[in-house]
Amino acid sequence: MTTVHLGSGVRRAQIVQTARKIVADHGMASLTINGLAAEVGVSEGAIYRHFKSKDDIILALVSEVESGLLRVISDSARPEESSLDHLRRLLKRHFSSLERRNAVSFVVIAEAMCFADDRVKQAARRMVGRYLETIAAILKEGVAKGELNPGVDAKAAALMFFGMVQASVTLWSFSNRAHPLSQHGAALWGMLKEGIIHQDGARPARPAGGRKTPRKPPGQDA
Amino acid sequence: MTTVHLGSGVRRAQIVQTARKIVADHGMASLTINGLAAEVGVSEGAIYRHFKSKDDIILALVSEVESGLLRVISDSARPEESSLDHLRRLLKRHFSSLERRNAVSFVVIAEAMCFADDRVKQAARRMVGRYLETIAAILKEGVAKGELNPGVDAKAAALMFFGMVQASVTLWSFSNRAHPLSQHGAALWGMLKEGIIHQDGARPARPAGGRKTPRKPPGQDA
DNA sequence: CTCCCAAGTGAACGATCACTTTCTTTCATG
DNA sequence: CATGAAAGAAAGTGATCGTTCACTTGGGAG
Repeated sequence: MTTVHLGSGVRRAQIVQTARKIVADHGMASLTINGLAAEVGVSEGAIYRHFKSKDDIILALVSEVESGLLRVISDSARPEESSLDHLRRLLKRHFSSLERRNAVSFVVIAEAMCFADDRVKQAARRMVGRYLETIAAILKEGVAKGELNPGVDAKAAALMFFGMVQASVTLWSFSNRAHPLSQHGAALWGMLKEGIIHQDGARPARPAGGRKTPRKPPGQDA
Repeated sequence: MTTVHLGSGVRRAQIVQTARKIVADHGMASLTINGLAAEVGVSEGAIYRHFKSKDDIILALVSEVESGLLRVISDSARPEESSLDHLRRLLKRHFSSLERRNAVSFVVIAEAMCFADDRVKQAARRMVGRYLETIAAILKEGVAKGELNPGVDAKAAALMFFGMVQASVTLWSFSNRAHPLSQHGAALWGMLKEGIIHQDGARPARPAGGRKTPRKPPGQDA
């Protein structure tokens, strides 16, 4: 068979991209060195020229997926746009991006949850952490601009945002991607919006310190 | 080795329970017939006396997990309790139940998302569907009683509830179950509540009855 | 042109998987 | 007590997995 030699960097990227496609289409369990090599068009041994183990490939895949996810999420705000409009626009782009890439990022997150290799688990954890930080930053800016309820817990609100998307992806996957991913997007967004706006009728007039104003006794614990 | 004969029904239940434990502790990928048999204390062949395939075991596991999940979720309302109090109490029980069982239900849901066998996928899909219906029913009742915003989309709100829990479980799993699962429960619940109440100022959204003694503001976050 | 080394081949290895087969033990039932 | 069906043990099937290894190929530098 004719053997084609490619530069190491090129081949590495090609392998990761192919791995991403396989995982997006058939899940992490279907990612095998044999299948990956066949899809790339090289032998199994060639794979190990560029990665020392399968876990290393998965690690690179998580990195790849993370950068793609953050690229969509960290869309910078437009000058005259409110935080709410910013978040809503971002959610819409988020949905369409997930749809296009078969929600591979959330598949990776879901599967990495119970993953053996600790490096993979930590990498996925970092990815989710960065996700939440990015969303939380937008929320904090909205609070600073007086557009959102100053009592809102940005971290929790970001988690709510994440949960919205994750739940949508879950339903979408179970329906074999039949309906549009953004099926309940509008209704979900409406509820989240009420939860983070809710100005209590009063003006934002924040207390001087960074102290949060507890709106209501939570009465909820472990 | 001493061979103990158990009734078929007993052994079946024992196998499923053991499978549940394995999946809860180490994920679906770690569920092997060999390991399962060893944990039960029988040989591999004995497993196949009671299940015709591994997928059948997983199917029974999904059923087991589903009934456990619904038992927690479908807690009937108390007569004088508002829908909101009902939901909040339910969420609290939900969290503690998930904590106790290592969130095995959500692990199963996550892993079944990209599962090969279609029966398993459909079973998990049904489980999520029943989950959402149960929550939506409580919400609809709240709307009927005039306690919730009549404009709320019960299905979407239930999905929001589900997403809340799923996101919490995801973070919890990534932290190796270090912090309490209900870490952000109060803040998340507060936001969801605003999203489903939103009575346009017309109604007393917070009935005076059954209010719990206010605690000190939590101020706890990661 | 020659050398050299990274890139690639292809066959193998050991481990593990789901599942099967054969034989033995148990135990309720007459 | 005899007996047969259910339950289990032990060993084994073939397939597939990740990984390794001895070897070949190709292209760029001196």
